[in-house]
Amino acid sequence: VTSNTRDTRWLTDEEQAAWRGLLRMYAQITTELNRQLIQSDLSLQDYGVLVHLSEAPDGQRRPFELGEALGIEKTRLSHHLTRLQRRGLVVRRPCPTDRRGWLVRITTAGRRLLTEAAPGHVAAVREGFIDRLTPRQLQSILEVSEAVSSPGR
Amino acid sequence: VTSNTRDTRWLTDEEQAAWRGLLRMYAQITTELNRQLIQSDLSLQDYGVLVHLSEAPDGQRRPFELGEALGIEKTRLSHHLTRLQRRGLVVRRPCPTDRRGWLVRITTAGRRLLTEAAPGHVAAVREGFIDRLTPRQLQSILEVSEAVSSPGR
DNA sequence: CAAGATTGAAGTGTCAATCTTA
DNA sequence: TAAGATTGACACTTCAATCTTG
Repeated sequence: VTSNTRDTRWLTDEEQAAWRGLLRMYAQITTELNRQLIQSDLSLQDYGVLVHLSEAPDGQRRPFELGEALGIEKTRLSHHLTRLQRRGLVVRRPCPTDRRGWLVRITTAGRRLLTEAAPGHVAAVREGFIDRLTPRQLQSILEVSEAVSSPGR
Repeated sequence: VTSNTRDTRWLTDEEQAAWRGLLRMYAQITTELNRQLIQSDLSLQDYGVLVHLSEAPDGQRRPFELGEALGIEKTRLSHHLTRLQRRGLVVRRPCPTDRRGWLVRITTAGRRLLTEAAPGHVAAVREGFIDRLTPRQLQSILEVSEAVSSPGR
């Protein structure tokens, strides 16, 4: 289907170290952040959804917009929204301009919970990630994320 | 517990863009890689465990070593090893030098599957990640992962 | 008591199938 | 037909509790 073993361009030591480092870092930091957020009864995914909604006009967005912003797929988001709605943190209503779709809105309770959680979460992101990096490294992360997750996807 | 809203050091636009970019990138690329690997009946986590075992002396490692290398916690790894063992890709045996623990070894079947999957997986990692980055950006990723996931954890 | 590791229950994510409208 | 979105079954992850040895 693709290439066979002989003509595979294997990763160099540097490439391998960077790639494995990324996987390891992500696993560790998300574990930490989830543990911290659970104090506010939120997961990192919950937080992401609520933040994006809270920044939208009227606190509303289409699911597919949310999915693109978060980099997750529609099925996962749909289940997630169902859970958030069951908890009263978001509501769904039919989209007036596209009858295939919906609008998701953050509720007052959702905003309240987000506001309560934000200081602790931001502090944890700073301590575990941001404040460990130089401005140059931060800039690199942004560049990398754009190079990797923007174009043909 | 931590800080209140007033004295929180919120993220700057650059910091926020970098952090959100990382989360989004990770979600997208792992989705892709999992889809590719499933052709070989492996997940990205399966692949990680098998690779680390395959590189170890005698193809063996202690679970806690694996967990540290992958950045995941013992509970998750334990369940994971149980599934891999059920599929015949690894085996567990009591550790002779520490009677609290185990040694996990990759089986012949595990090595065979890994060998089959590797070319396609490496090609996907190249196409989706490595080959989109400059050497300088790769270097930054490694630095960042070390700054974030090494010290006090 | 801490470290290495496992287990079961409950929560979360993925795949395939399905539905409706553009 | 493709796009937006949902659902159910199954697979994976997390938490809390537990067990055994250092």
